Amino acid sequence: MDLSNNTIERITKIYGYLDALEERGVDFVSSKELAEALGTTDHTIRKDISLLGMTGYTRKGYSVRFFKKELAKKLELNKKRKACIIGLGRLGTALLDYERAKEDGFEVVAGFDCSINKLERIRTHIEVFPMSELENIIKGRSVDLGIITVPAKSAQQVADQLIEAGIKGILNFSPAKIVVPKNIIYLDMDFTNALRFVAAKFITKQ
Amino acid sequence: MDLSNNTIERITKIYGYLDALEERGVDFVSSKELAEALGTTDHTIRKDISLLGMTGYTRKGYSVRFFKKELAKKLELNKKRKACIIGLGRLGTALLDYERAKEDGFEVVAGFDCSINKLERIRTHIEVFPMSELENIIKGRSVDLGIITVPAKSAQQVADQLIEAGIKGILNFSPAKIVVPKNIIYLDMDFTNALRFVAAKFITKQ
DNA sequence: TCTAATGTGTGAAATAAATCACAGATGTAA
DNA sequence: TTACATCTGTGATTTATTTCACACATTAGA
Ligand SMILES: NC(=O)c1ccc[n+]([C@@H]2O[C@H](COP(=O)([O-])OP(=O)(O)OC[C@H]3O[C@@H](n4cnc5c(N)ncnc54)[C@H](O)[C@@H]3O)[C@@H](O)[C@H]2O)c1
Ligand SMILES: NC(=O)c1ccc[n+]([C@@H]2O[C@H](COP(=O)([O-])OP(=O)(O)OC[C@H]3O[C@@H](n4cnc5c(N)ncnc54)[C@H](O)[C@@H]3O)[C@@H](O)[C@H]2O)c1
Repeated sequence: MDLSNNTIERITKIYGYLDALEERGVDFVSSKELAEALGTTDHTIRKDISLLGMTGYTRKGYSVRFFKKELAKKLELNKKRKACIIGLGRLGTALLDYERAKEDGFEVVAGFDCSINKLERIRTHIEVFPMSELENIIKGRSVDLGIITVPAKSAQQVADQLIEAGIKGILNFSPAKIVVPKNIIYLDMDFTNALRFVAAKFITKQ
Repeated sequence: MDLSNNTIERITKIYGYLDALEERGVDFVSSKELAEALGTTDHTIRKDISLLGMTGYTRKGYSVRFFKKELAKKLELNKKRKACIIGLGRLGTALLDYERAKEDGFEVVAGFDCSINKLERIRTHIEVFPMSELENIIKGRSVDLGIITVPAKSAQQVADQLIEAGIKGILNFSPAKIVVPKNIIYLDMDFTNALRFVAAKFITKQ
């Protein structure tokens, strides 16, 4: 498959929406409704779905149950990959205990911090380790994803350690701009950049 | 100005990178270095900058100090707009105390929660209020941005309340897909969607 | 004061993405 | 059972974005 990032992003959002619909007991959904929920057009949605090789029912739309199951299979969301979190401060610990993540393709299996003090005081049901264990744990437990929640000045260093340990993907919550090799999947979750983005939108839109 | 979302996003990232460079005492930066930091090409960077009507110096690149100042002026990052946070759970309280946000166009001036119990126990230097005060505060203090950190099932309702109160932009951290009028600036910060996105990337890339 | 090296600036070309348009298909209501 | 309304599926078209290519500085070094 070679889908554009935009398509992948919309598809994963559709999955989330289907999830909510299923919970509400809805059977069918139209491209128009999906489009409205995602803030795009029905054409785009149908095109995306068509690109995935999936089909709906004329005059009814898409079967929520079937569509969701099919998507989960295609995106391999059932296959629980493993994730770890580095930096157990305010943000890191919030993410550590965020149960919801389990339903979306990854399970957090370990936390790391450089401060032994922090490690001792932390209360969580997920195992936490000092940084010296990083490589052991990642290699030993086949951890695929590293979630970085350390201060900006340590972010690149932590990323390098993760890559060295054989990580395949990185989610970076720090405001630092991290450089990674092209074969590493990288996603910038920078909150401060989101604020600037909104600020810029304010002046271009209004 | 009518810049594409992609351009705006890159520009705001460039701003963040310039910030880091300034701190390190770097004077000039080339489009190539910026491109590497953002994971794009130097052509794209130069085009973006050219679109903004800004120029660099031949064979030297762009003056970090000047470029950053100019960008801040163009994006009005100096003009501190006001933001509020709705839902003071784990995530909400972490964001409430996140000082860094002040440097990026918004200042958090209020927190809201429906649980009086939570409001009483919370320890923060930012004022917190019950939901009944939402409209008063937003209107009275000219709050522009609402940051939603309530559970998914309440997210749409909170968004509606914010819009009713006259908010201009919304940042939604819940996994719910929220529908807002087109004149509201809306950004989806859904962490679970990011996980699914990465999961999808794993199978398309590897 | 040359010369080579390096990095910008920007129309033009190429590529990618979104939108359109309309032919099916099928449920619904009379 | 007929006519109509509605929603999908997808080539074709349009629009947007990225990439290219190269002229044009300017600096550094010989
Ligand atoms: N707090 C927020 O609301 C918020 C929001 C968005 C982004 N962020 C960003 O997320 C990151 C963490 O924020 P926070 O508020 O949780 O910070 P924090 O200071 O509370 O936590 C940082 C943690 O990282 C650990 N750490 C520091 N250097 C390390 C290293 N080299 N290796 C391993 N662990 C290390 C520290 O011991 C600490 O526990 C920061 O980059 C911040 O900018 C925070
Ligand atoms: N915890 C995380 O790491 C994390 C990460 C990403 C996203 N999220 C999402 O962010 C949101 C908050 O997560 P959390 O872990 O902080 O949850 P939480 O349960 O700790 O906090 C939710 C808060 O919202 C308040 N609330 C509920 N309904 C409300 C309403 N109608 N009006 C005002 N306040 C209301 C509750 O009193 C509570 O204080 C959720 O949607 C969650 O899915 C959480």
